[in-house]
Amino acid sequence: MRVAGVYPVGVPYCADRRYDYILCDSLASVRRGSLVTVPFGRGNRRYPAVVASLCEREDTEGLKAVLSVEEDRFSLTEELFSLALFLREHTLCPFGDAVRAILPPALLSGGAASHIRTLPRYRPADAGAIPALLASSLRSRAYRQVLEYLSEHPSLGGREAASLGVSPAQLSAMVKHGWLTVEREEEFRNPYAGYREGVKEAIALSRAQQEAYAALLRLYRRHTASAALLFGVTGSGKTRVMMKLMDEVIAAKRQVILMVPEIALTPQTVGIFCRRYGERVAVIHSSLSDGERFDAWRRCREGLVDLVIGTRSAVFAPLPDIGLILLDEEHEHTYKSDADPKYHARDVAAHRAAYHRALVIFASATPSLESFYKAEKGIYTLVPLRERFGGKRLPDAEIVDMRSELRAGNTSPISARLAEELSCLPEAGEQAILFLNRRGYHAVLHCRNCGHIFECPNCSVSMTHHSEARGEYLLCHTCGHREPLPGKCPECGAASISFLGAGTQRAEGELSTRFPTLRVMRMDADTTSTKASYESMLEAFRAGEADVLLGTQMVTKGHDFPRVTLSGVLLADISLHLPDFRAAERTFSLLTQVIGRAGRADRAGHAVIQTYTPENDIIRLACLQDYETFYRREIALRRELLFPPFCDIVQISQSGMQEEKLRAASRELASFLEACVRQDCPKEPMVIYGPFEARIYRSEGKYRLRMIIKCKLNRTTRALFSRILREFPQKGGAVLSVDLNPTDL
DNA sequence: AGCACGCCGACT
DNA sequence: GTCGGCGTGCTC
Repeated sequence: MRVAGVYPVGVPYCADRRYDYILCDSLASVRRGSLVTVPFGRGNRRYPAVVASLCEREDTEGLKAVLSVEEDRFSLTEELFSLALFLREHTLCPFGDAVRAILPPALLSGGAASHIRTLPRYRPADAGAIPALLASSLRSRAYRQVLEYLSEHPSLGGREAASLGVSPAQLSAMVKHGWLTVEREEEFRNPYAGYREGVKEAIALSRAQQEAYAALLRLYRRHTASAALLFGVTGSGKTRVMMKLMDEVIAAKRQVILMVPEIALTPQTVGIFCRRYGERVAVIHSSLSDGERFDAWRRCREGLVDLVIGTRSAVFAPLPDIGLILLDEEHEHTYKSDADPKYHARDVAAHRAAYHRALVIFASATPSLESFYKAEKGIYTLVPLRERFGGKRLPDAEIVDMRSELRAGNTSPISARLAEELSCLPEAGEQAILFLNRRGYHAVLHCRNCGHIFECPNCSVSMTHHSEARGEYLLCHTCGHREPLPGKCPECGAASISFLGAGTQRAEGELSTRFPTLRVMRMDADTTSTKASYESMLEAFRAGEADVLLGTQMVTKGHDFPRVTLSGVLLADISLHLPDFRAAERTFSLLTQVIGRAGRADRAGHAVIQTYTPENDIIRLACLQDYETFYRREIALRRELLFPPFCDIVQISQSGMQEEKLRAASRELASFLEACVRQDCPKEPMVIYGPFEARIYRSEGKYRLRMIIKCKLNRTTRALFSRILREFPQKGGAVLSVDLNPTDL
């Protein structure tokens, strides 16, 4: 008897192992990676499953049988099968969840056949008979047209018929007459098919760009797995360099994956690539329908695609021979999945590139510390691109001290300096972008007199204000350190402690009262509920329908607005003091981007950065656009306080409806973890914090507690956390989850 | 995750 | 006496 060992899709981690099933002779073409359906569990519910092994066996007592197999063209390739194993190992998810990330959802719901769209195609039943039919006195104009078309073409599709003005009913009538035969052919749904492939213009590079290109091309031509960090300042023309390299790879009949943080933010970029590479582009992102996503996947799998452009899930595109993977804006946190499996596209890209002996390029003006560190160590090849293209100057950035604004009696979020700049915009016919980090309502405490921020003594992370029945206190969300709410500032002694932050709505109100003639457009999560509203707002702003674009992170990304000469940050401190060890890195990158937004065309740009801590180095260095100095300071701090890249961070969180039960379960978890560490890896360096309240302790009626572990992830430590997940009893309504290297704490 | 088995409270 | 609550444990 043939027996298949399979992983069912949809089982929890504790039940995630291979299950053996009998494989009937009628199910012939089964191999490792095949997608099958099996009865599973007491109720024999039908589960999709992936075949992991095949063998011959006599004793099949008690085994159930595989119900059905998908066609081989829908199976996981060898590479994608091993990628699923990699994901399971590195994110501690069930194999089935890894498969869910890799395959399009359509393949796992209801079978491939039910998601394939077909169109009819008509052929003459007897091509030789067409002249005779036409000669006979056919009354219908439609019939004549179809026959005339078919005397010049071998077949007629549904689309062509429609453009001839022939209805499906008329065509089926012709089939009934025995003049035509019909068969159905598969069709690909592609919302990006409308782009016409233009003339491929040669890409002219500046000298600096040419040097970067040559360095990358050398790496590519080695034909070994290699990784490069393309470190290019804002406006240095990274895209042109990448495009020229893509041309090279595609000409060699290999494929390219280009990842961007968010497709909605880059419609122009998508347009540029679709026009350049035409039919052989697939665009993959989360707002595709299941059908469109499935069809993009099939086109990749069938070798009809040279370039995949998309968000993080595009990293799984089933291309046969990848030559190049690009992660644009590699520092962006959207590359880390927030749903299970919590993979990082950066890791998956590196793994796939290694398999294909391809080049992976991480590109950014403000690389993640992890990546720049790897570049420093020589693990990535550093390819700098320091010149702005066309010799454009970076905007001047000016820091405004909001403390002196307060002392001068200005309590509004707009400083006198910024007000002055804003007031001369309209007559010059220029525009401004104002950025305000919406996460400002996080309750960070500061001293309004001297700007002192209350930080944790252990973590150099700002502490968060908590208020509950037992009273008010400050809590560190990284190590759990707790202290009472201060009455006065420990630095200057003033009793002027207050919360930091104001939202976009308040700023909008302020602007319209102070500048009644200024047209302000507010763009944040509340005003851009749909993708269309987002794009139409940007379009309207570009067309000059507003003078000021005020908003959250989304105003800082990507776009070229030729008339924007002023960019402003209303409060740089907010993101700086988020209770997260990456706060400085985020702020630096955010400020750099905002400053880079102004004056990209032929006009000089100007940036105004408002802050309560003007002496802060992060803000100062961002204004100077000096990443490398920022990096050296920050990396020293990380080394000293032991944060990534000098260790890995593991977050174990528990959530549940009943607070007391959850707290009891968390105590049990802590001692279980301790016991496992003693037993399995007593010699691994490891620091365990918590359990303590998560940043959002209570949401949707659920409480959340967590532990943070600093250690080095390797086979041993991953096995430890895998054991915790499998063996810790999840009773009493406490649900456990483990996140390896979370992007925010 | 689903599903069944099992062991205690309010009903005919 | 039994219907049904959801705690516990298994899934080839």
